[in-house]
Amino acid sequence: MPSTITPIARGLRERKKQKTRESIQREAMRLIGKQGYDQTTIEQIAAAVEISPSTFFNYFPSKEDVVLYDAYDPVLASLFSNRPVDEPLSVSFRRVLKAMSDIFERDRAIILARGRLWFEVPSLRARLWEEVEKAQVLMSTLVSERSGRAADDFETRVVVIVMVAAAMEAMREWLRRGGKGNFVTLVNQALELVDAGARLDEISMPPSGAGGQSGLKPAPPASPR
Amino acid sequence: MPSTITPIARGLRERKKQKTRESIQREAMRLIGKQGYDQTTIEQIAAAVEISPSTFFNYFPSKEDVVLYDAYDPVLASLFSNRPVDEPLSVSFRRVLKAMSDIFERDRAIILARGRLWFEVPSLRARLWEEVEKAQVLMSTLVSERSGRAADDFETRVVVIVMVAAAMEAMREWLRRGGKGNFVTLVNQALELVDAGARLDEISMPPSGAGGQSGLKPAPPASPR
DNA sequence: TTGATTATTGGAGGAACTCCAATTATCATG
DNA sequence: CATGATAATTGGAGTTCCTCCAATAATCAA
Repeated sequence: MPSTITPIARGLRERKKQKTRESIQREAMRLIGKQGYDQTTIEQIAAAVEISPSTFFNYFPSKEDVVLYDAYDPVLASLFSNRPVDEPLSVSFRRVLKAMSDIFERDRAIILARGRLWFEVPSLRARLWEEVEKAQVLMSTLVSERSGRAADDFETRVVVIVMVAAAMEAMREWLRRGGKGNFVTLVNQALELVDAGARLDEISMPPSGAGGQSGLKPAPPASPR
Repeated sequence: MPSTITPIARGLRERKKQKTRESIQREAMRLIGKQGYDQTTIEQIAAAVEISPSTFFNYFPSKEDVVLYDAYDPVLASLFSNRPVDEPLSVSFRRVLKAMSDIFERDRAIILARGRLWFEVPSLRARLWEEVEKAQVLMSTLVSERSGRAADDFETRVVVIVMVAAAMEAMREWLRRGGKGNFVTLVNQALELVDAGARLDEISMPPSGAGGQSGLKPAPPASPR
């Protein structure tokens, strides 16, 4: 993990903590990459970092968090929250996407490795959806700030979860393709589908279907993998 | 759990197993309802059913499964799969919804109790999303059977996950309202939003915006559901 | 330097599992 | 109904994640 975005560490204490945290994550990922998630115990990780297992839990509340923890999260969140309230959300969204694009470019290898784990290890995939829900809450709040609707408005929640789920599926696709394509492109593709209105019949009818060309993109008869 | 849909049990052995399984679930739910999920140990459940903890794991692979296990699942799945391939999926879908409606009506109290747990206990909520993914796979398969697209086609997966996520949010809303409203109505409401195209800007702009008075849907010109 | 925070550590223990071998119950046959 | 095959139940030993706590050690602010 080559020096992620580190908040300026004040004092020796803070700096040491930061270092330890990074060491734990690095060693954990190394061991997990070599042995697999389930086969790697906290004892092993602690041994590799030369700390006690107790200390491990001072830094990460659970084994899952070591893989899940993201230095980007707070950055993205603040990036989001700091946009003016009168800016259309789709614009704010595009900016965040752009930022993510850069990050994905820069740390591609790391993100790939972690992402694979996220989707392959059941307990991690489960935790992933918790993150999805956090994103839902965050975005719903943003929406409610601009729309005047209640923060827990049903329609708002539906629209937001739908978009986040689409983005997550894009992430999954990106990983499937070995991180080779452009992540943002995939997200946009997914979001366009959502924007156009996801309809079961349209996507399940063979292209020969009676309807006009209205539906999905009439174009790709076979997905251009 | 008043006699869910039981496959005809042949032989004493099968009948006994069925009974034990139901007892475990019933006692588990009773204890959990009284003490909470985390506070209820497998030892306690086993004691209440008068079996050994080992036997518990013969019936349910984990504590979560006791709460999660659903006798409805296979019914719905087969209901889905047995529809003719040339029937529009939206029609098949409506039938399944209708079936669920009846079930929700009949077993309202039980479903409410379980549903609350699902969304309140973190580990269960995580498992819920696993079920969502199963639903996604099932539906994607159905779609691919009719569309000729690959079963793991990206666009298919996006459209499907989006719909399932919307339905899940409807479930959540139903629970929030104490199971008082009509579940199917909520699902339809969510799916209409998706059908019309979920757009961030539309839902986040105050009603004063240029559009009609509803802010949200200016009436979908598309898709004859 | 010193007193106050804060971090590290080991130990005890709980709970969810897994694995296995011994026992017990059911079943299908002759 | 006796009997051997099959399947279910059980207890015990063990692993791992994780919690709680009290003792110790490091850092900080003065």
